[in-house]
Amino acid sequence: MHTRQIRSYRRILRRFERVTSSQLKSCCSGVTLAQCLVLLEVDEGGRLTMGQLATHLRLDNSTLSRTVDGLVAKGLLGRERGDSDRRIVWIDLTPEGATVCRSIHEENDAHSRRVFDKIPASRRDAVIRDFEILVEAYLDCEAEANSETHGDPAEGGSP
Amino acid sequence: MHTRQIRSYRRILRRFERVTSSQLKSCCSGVTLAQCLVLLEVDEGGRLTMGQLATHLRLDNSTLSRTVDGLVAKGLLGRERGDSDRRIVWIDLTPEGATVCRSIHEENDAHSRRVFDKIPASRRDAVIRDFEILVEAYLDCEAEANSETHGDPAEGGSP
DNA sequence: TTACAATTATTGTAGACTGCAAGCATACAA
DNA sequence: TTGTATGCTTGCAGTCTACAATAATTGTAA
Repeated sequence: MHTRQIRSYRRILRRFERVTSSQLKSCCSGVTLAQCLVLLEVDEGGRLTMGQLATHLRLDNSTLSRTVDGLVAKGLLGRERGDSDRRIVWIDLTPEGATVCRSIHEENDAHSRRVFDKIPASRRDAVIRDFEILVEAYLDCEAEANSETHGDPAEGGSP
Repeated sequence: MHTRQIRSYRRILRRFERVTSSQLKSCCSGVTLAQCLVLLEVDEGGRLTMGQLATHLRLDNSTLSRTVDGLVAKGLLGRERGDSDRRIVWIDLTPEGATVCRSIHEENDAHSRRVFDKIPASRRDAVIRDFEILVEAYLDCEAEANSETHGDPAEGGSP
């Protein structure tokens, strides 16, 4: 691949990061962006341990612990000590948390919809598919790097 | 567009943000990420005023001012008071700054190259092209929103 | 069973990044 | 000349982050 093409891609990437981060921050239904991402992850993954959640979000356990503090204080997440293994803490959405999640989804769906309105209908599927290919490539690349460094099985296994 | 498709896109987007931010932070040649982005913007845009730079990077003037402080302290950027208008401050790369930029580009080019190695050669052009279409859609969308709010001419004009 | 190591999560600490509001110097207009 | 607008910097406060140290629990081996 030509360096010129790589550079062009990276320039586009920087613009993308800027524009999407502006957007994300404005669609969080009253919680902060970090909190919003935690909520969505729990919404997507269901009941999770702190460790799993931290792995998914690529956050240090300590960072996540404090973010979860905030969400528990707001009544949006529940913390529950593990039953068989009492070191573990299970996290799940409260009904209020689920409501906030719905609202976050609505805001962001609406915004993304407006974005895709700017793309000719005939190309939308391809744009999404190619975007997914790009993300998978990043993940493949990273998995490879990890396995070279320390024969790593990626996810932390069952709790 | 179906909500299911929008949701799927947004899920991919969240993964993308996580994986690219991990990567970006690790390829900054000894400066912080925020500093790195300022350097690259100056490298791309040439001699710029603080205001222009802040607009390009979507940062508050005060935030940028402090980030530039750090880069000037490291000898990577030069600050120069405007000649005709002494309120203005021009920013440009020092030779050391240019060297650091080259190094940042090398690190990131190499990483992006490894990513695209994971994509079949025949699809790479399409992936980049569709990614650009997506970014343009975000920018169009935002320009429209701005013009509705306050008949805005986008960029701050010539200094 | 007890002593020691590993795992899971939380707290202490410190630094980076951010924006709003206030301030300062300069330019422009009446 | 006086008042207003502009461009940038400083004061401040809040968020996000990770590393190191700690606490509680579990598993392991003597």
